[in-house]
Amino acid sequence: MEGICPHCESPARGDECDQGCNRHLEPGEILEPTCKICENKAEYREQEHFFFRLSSFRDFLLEYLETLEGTSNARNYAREWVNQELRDWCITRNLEWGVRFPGHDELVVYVWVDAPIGYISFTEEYCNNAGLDWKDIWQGDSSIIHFIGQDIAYHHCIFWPAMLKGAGYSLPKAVVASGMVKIDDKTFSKSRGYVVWVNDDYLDHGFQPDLLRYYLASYTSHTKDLNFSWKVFQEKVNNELVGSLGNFLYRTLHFTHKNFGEVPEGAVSDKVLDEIRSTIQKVTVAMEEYEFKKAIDIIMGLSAYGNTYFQSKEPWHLIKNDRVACAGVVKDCLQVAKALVLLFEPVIPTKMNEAWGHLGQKGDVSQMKYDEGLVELESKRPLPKPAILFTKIDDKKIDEMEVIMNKRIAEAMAKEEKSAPQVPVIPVVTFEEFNTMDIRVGTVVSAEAIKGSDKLLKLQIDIGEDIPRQVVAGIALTHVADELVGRQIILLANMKPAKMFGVESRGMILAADENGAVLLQPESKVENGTPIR
RNA sequence: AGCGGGGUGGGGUAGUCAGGAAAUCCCGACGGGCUCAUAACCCGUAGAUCCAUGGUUCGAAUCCAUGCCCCGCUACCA
Repeated sequence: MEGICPHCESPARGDECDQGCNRHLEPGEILEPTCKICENKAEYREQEHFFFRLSSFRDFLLEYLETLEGTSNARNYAREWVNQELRDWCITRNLEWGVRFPGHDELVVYVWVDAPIGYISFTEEYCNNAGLDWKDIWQGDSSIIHFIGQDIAYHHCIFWPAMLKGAGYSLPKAVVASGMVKIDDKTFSKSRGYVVWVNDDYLDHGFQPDLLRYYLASYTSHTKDLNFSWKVFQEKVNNELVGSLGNFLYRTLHFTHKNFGEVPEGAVSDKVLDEIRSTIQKVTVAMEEYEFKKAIDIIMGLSAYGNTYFQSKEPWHLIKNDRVACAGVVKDCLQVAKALVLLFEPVIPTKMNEAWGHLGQKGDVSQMKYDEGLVELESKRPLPKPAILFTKIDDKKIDEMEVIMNKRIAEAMAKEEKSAPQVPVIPVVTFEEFNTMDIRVGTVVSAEAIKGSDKLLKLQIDIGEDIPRQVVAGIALTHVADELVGRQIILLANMKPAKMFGVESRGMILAADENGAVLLQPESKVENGTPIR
């Protein structure tokens, strides 16, 4: 639907004045609404709909939001919504597709009614397979935590808790709302090609899932936008996962396997255990605050600690003349490695499960608690030959991925141009840009036809300079040379000089272009050279 | 326009709620070291008007006010 903005009279569409004042328009506010497709006028029709009595949940919501955990952006936003006005919520739509509204085949349920109920459905599905009871989660004492984009905060902080409350279900404990995902700093958009498909663009190209998990979890705090670019992806993987974490795990395990073949004897030093303990504490706090980026930074700090420890203790020297001291260093490093594997398991589970095996450990890491990182590795436990966990992504691979993306963007652009109505886009100019044009009033001193040309006249124009300007103008079809002499005109004086029919022209006369030229002139006579603004 | 979130070295990013000496970390640049490890790792150097202006304070990236810019939402797009 298109129409006119009631605030600034610019063309507006739908519910937003997108070309003018940018204001949001309520239904009915837009003037002269017409259908964009058939161009008929929009009209009001009467229909039966169903509403959820949201207004009666006001007190409940205000109280509930005070206790809701998660990010403050979601909570603050929802609180203001409820504070301002809580209207009853229309929960039916006249659409072909959707979940039919009971007893009314012509209506479907609004998607934000049935979509979150899907959370319950898939919990039930999961529980059925896992031998659990979904009611323990949705009707019992549980911790329900929603991870959402900030664009749907009000659905999850207002509508959904009200529905659950009304139905007597358990309420979400926390809502963690993150910024938007961007691709190459552009708004994520399937139609514009700014999209990375997990199957087609990632898994099918041989990228391992843990790498993307790491990128998403470690990029930034929840409240900021998360940008994805292949270049940054490569940098993060190569520097952080390969260079720091992977390298520490591998150099430690490889060195141990080569020189000892098993977990060496001796106790882990207190200093190292303290470092691990303090890391676990800090990570636990960060995780409880849902601050994944912070948690990962702390874990990576332990990895850096491990690398520095290995470097400064120089076990490759010790092995030659002090095997016992070397064993101590190795044991310390192995313990750090164990802690790293446990701490990183939630973020990069596949790789950490592999590493768990490299440490000679049995069982499922995901079932272990963080504190297992303080349990010293059992001496004499044989260690298998370790394998490299993460490999570098080379430039060529990244170039390939960028080509794929750029191609998709170009195709989307071409498609857009084809389908979009051909409205010429007139760029906006700044005052400074306008000021670059030297437009002045001048008087025609002389005018004559140019030999061999039907359209051109050669004019001499006085714009207050010592010598009149020579200008060639394409106005011969509408103007007789002699009648122009003495008339005032408007001249763009700093037009780039050009030659037409061998005659130099140093300016352009301004005219309205209506089936020929209609010359502009001042309202009243002014001095030659007067600038136009 | 209203409401919410954000603006920190060349790029990215932490710190802001609970003000405190020289502002974190990663990349990039420069110099050095090491050789167990995937040209990796370690040490060091340079680089920041912490969006702007004003205020509070012994002290402000941090608190307050105003302004500018970016993002999200505004109940019938999901």
